Amino acid sequence: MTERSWPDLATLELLSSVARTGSINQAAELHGISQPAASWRLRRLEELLGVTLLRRTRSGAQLTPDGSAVVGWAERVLTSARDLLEGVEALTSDGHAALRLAASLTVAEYLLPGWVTPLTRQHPDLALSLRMANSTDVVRLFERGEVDLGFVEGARAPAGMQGRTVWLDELVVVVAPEHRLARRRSPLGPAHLASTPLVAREVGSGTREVLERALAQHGLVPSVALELASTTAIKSAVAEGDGVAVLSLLAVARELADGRLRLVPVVDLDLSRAIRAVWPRSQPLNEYARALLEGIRHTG
Amino acid sequence: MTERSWPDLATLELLSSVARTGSINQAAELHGISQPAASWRLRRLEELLGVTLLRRTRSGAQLTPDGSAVVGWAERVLTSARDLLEGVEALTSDGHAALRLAASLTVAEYLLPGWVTPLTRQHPDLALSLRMANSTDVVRLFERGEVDLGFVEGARAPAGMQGRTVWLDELVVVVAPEHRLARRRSPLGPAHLASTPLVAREVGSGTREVLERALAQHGLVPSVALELASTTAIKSAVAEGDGVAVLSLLAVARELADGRLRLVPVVDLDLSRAIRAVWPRSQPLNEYARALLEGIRHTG
DNA sequence: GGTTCGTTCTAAACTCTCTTTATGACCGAG
DNA sequence: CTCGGTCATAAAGAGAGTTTAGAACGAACC
Repeated sequence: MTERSWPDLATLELLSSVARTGSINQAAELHGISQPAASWRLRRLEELLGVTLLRRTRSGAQLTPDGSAVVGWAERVLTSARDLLEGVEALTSDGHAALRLAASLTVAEYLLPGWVTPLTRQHPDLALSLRMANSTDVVRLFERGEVDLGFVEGARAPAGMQGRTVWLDELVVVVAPEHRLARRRSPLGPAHLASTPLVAREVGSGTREVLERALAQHGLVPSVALELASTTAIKSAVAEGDGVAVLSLLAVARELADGRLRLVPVVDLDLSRAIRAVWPRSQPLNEYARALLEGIRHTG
Repeated sequence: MTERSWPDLATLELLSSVARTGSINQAAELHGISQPAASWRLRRLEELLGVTLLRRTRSGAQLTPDGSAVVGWAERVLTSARDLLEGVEALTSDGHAALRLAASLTVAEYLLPGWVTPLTRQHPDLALSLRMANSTDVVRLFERGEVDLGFVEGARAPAGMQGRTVWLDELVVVVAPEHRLARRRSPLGPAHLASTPLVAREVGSGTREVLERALAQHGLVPSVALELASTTAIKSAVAEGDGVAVLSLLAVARELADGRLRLVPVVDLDLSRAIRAVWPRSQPLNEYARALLEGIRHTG
């Protein structure tokens, strides 16, 4: 179905070499192929992308503006491809140690890095594989035995799985520094928050759900002025203008630290949600999954 | 020189499809190739990686544990490859708008995302390309005209370039919550900090340099107990044990927010360094680079 | 229990991508 | 001017990757 034709990783690496050496010839030599072959591949790549990448002169080849942009992207592709090979390497080395994780986007982005680094320091040869997946996807991955340990947000563990709460994600109210609420001294009550027009994620998203549930306990519903699709979109919208948002503390920690956003204190409202590690009831955790959980317990 | 042979992106995508559909046959159909072709490609991939990816039965194909790990990595590769194609797409669409940035690792990781999102919201079709590079690399990239705007840490702009300070990165002293310094009430003085054994980056790194210069103003030198190669290594070392580290506030904002690290106040010491946007004196900034700078000024 | 559908593998023929080898043309430095 | 460097072109060849065709096996269903 996907009718795209992918560029060739070897050619991307070749292009990167041309950028470094300034010569198709030398780049070809680096890769152990003949100069015409290199030239031909680069031309094919240009054809595929529909962009002129190189300005070929009689004294070398230089990147066009478009070309240097492509090199920037290409290097990222190569980096992740190297990660793949490196991971497989770890997989095939005697220990055969692998830990396959699945986590929601926010967990993967904000929490998992901190949990995982200690583990990789203890086991440098451990092959860590992470897949982004929402709660329902995680269940399916477990059914197929494709994952060792998963992380989901939500009230309780999915059916057939056991879990352990590893984190309490706290939602906070944030505004731009210029916003009038930023100067407010006394904390916001539930009624006041409910009457404030918010910038929020769509209905069905995790954070939106927590907010609605918390307000519902006081018989209130949030008033949403603007719905955006991603957390970063909300953050930049609020930072620019005069909006008010309710977001995970983790997602805005950096912005709070550097002053792009201000925190507005709230009282009498439980804006927290559990983040739990889950695994199938039927099979025990492997050594590394246990170690990871132990590490999280320690820090949390 | 690099004697590696890269996996084929189409095959990686095929593998991902097999994981989803549970059938080589269906995956082949999705990609518009015959079943034997798909089977052959997957076998080649297994051969290349030296890993058995699939358990083939008469009623479908399932990932092996190794296979699912590989799928996790493969999906990342495909994502970055899609970013490349998407970027080129934006490049070739009529506007031809591109902005090529180069930044140091820390700027790229901690600051740039926040600066860039407003810009991409204003110009959704802008092709943004980012290359990681240290200060000297940035100069070389400019010489070759491969970059529109760069970001470097350091006292002053490199020769031949003009720059503008866009950020003051502040270094802070952090410890684990259990550390005795975490309970300390009164702020630390320069002499006390200099006599405290630190976990630090190697000599020559940006943060180390700032620390040494700040202490030197008081005729002091830091005492380093342990040198580590990366900021994340330092963070996890300090979070686990009883070390003391001096790190960028941005790098530890998340850990401070979630309580894995505690901040130790310091007085009488200038632990800040400038981060500046730089561009060649010879050529003017393009429209988007100007817009980006303007946006930074606004928030900063 | 057989029949049918779906799955896989194997084998042989073929296509065509990509490579090398062998050129030629051009530029700049010594 | 010549030498060493660059790139492009052309022709021929290798081999990767494809398709078509056929066979074997398992599961589900009547």
